[in-house]
Amino acid sequence: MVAETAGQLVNAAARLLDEGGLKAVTVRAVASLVGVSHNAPYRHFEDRNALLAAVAEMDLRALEAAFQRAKTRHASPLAGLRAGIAAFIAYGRKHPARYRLLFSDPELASRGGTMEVQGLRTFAAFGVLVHQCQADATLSANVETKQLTALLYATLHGLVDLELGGRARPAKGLGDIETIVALVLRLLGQPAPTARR
Amino acid sequence: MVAETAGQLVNAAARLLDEGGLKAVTVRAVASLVGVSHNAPYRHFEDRNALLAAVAEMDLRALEAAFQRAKTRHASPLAGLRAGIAAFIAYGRKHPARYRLLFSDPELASRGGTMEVQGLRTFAAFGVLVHQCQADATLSANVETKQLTALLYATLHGLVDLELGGRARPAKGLGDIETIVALVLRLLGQPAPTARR
DNA sequence: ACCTGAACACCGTTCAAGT
DNA sequence: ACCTGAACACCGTTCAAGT
Repeated sequence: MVAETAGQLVNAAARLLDEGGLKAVTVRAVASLVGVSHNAPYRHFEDRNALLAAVAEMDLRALEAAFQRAKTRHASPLAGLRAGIAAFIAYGRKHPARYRLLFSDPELASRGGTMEVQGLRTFAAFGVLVHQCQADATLSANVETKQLTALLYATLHGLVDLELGGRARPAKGLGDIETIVALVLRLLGQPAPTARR
Repeated sequence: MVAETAGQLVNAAARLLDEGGLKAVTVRAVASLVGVSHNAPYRHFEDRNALLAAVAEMDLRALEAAFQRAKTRHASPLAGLRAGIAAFIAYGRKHPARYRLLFSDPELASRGGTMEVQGLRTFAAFGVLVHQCQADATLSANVETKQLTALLYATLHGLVDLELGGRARPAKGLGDIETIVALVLRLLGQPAPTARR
């Protein structure tokens, strides 16, 4: 039970993000939702961005946990990877403003600290899913795991971000991002050819 | 020579985006840069977002032109595609705040209209580069052009967006996005295998 | 047709006190 | 240690006039 003010403020900010997007998260609205004065949050967070970073860190942790569940609760490595990817997409669709906070907000990345560390952990948990598929030969084994993970992560993020931004129009072949995800998994599911010129 | 106020306002907004990011683009700062009163912009644009959309549309047009140049000025289709990709990455790095406006800003997509039309044109110009590579057999020909274009576009956007957001840490294999771009081109440069289970 | 000055409601942040 | 009320500078937007 998170009863302390700090925790309540984070929850209130997350709720406002879901309901009205980033611009709805004013320090004053957060404070009023918790029932404290408009400047009480400054006793717990340095400024508005620090409060947002706390939400992002919480969500990154939840995403890491989802990847870990995907790893253990599925029959095959490929099924696990697909479950992790599905969880990632579902999170973005359910919490668009919060998703953007994690992966795109430029104000939040520079402050480094614990959020950056958690970002690396979450990425690593996704990498485990990729590595298992390589060991299983369902994904090309002669590409470095880290690079293959980076490629999949970036593609996934690009697809989700374009959809959330309203840029994934059907006319672009982006009407259904699951189709493109399936395509990339199919194309990566084979030995890499040697470099061509 | 764009001397009318509307054009000057767009240029001033673009400059402020480059120099101080989205939050530096206040209607008042734009107006003062052009030398008009703080509310004069409302005679030319419905609101702040309409002004930003005008910047985005200008940049989408420039990107379309870059793709078209890449198509004609290079020896091989693959060289053309690579040039288009390089122009895309360079634009994102040079104008990060403006890049985000085109591809991520959720407030701008919903207003539809001319910006959306230009977005489709720009995407189509990129698709031509992909199609030429398929015809040339440097990219897998047995995948629909539209889907292959969507995959490459999304991957490219994901890589650039993560870098601009400061999320492309070397520890994630994302320290050098050109490496991942080269990897995906290599992996796509072969016939697609049939679906696996 | 285009511009200006005044005004409104709102915001992030700070400060001096209060318990 | 935590909270409050008042205050400051700033912002997007609107309105009644001016030329």
